Amino acid sequence: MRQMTLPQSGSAREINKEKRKQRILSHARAVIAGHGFEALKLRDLATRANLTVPTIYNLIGGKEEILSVIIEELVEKLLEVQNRNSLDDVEAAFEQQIQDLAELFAKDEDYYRAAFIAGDRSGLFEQSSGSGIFARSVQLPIDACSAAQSAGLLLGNISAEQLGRQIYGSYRLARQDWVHGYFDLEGFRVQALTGIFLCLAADANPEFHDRLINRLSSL
Amino acid sequence: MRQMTLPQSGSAREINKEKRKQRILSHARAVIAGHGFEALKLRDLATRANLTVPTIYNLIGGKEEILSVIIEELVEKLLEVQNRNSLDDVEAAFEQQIQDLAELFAKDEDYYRAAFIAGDRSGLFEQSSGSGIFARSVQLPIDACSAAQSAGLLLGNISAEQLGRQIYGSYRLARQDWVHGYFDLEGFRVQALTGIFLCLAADANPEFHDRLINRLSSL
DNA sequence: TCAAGATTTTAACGTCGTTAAAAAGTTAAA
DNA sequence: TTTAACTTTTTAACGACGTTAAAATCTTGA
Repeated sequence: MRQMTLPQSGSAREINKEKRKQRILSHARAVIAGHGFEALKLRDLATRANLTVPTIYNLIGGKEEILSVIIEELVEKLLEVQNRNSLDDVEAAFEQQIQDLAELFAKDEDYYRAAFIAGDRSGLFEQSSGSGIFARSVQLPIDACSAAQSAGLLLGNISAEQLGRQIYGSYRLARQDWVHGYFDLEGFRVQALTGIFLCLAADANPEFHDRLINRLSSL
Repeated sequence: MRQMTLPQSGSAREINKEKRKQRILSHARAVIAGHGFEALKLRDLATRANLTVPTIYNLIGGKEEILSVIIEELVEKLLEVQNRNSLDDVEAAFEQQIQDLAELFAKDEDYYRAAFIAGDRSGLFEQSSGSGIFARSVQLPIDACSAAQSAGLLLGNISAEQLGRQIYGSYRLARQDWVHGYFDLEGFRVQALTGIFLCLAADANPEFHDRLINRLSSL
């Protein structure tokens, strides 16, 4: 009996494999971004990436697996932006978070639109999803609202939970409308901030309320 | 040469035709509601409705046409509820509209979920859609906000347009989350009203603001 | 009754995702 | 270098899908 030859992680074979994987995924992202997930045909993909369909199955998998890979990349990048957030300046935190996301999306707009469409399809963002991305994401604005209450910016007549959930909803809606092509990334920014500022204004102290109104009319 | 025999509108043939049409659509609605649009197979549908696939094409059309019919029915019913709205009591108008919609959806929850999914798929609710349903729908809360400004309920520091759009957004998001099964119709009502009351509170006069806060904490 | 028209069905086409199995390529010990 | 074991790619097919031409059947009205 001969020794088993396990694939070396740095071998030329593995590197080439990864290259072809990325070539497949790159084309997949472009097609989904441009024409939707149902426009992604494995035979097309194989042709574009200069290989055959079963090779795609070998390297990545079927349509659902291709989707999974794209989604995983998305979640990774989203969590990275999320964790970058700090509560040093409560007032600016909300705006900064939207700004960060808009900048992230701007890096490769087609890719992110595609990934969100894919994520929606697979139920990634469902509120009871196993990934827990919803729960983790909604907690951010809730915590920020709590901090704003402690800082006296918000009066506390509306619970941080209620306010935070609604703020996260504003972001979700703006994102969805951008993903569906209703407006561009600047529209996303304006729409998300409009919703956030409106929510905050509902329970803001007078001075903060004034600042929010000013920001709102300048959007 | 014989006379052309145009189909009589009240003939037995036409009545039977309509019956089969409805049988097909009924099964289609049930399948889409239960398992999504992509789970709708024409061969299944033909079997369930006791006829063959080309007959479906003859009576209604392909998948896209079946979708169109379901969507048309939806738009019809939505516009009906919308037009029922009056601005007699500005304060109650927002809540009444949500209540009306929730009651409409409750009549046949599966059907309406299915129809909204179908509508989303076909871009019916796109903001630049030819049906103009978006433009017509968003105008309702904008007008209501204008009326509330005239009545002195809203201070006018935020434009009726900005406020109205955001209020419509709250409804859209709540509806979407209900359609996707994140919560039931009561959840839809609570979520939509939360968003609406929060938006209004951002520009409400002190007494109105108090009432809104009370309603919010009771949701 | 019967011809013209309406309707349904038979039977196929092309495309899709997927996969078994053969072919080709790669690796490392002998 | 040769060769056997293993990996990877490709050939070739399967079944399911939406769709449609054309044949078969049914309905209508003179």
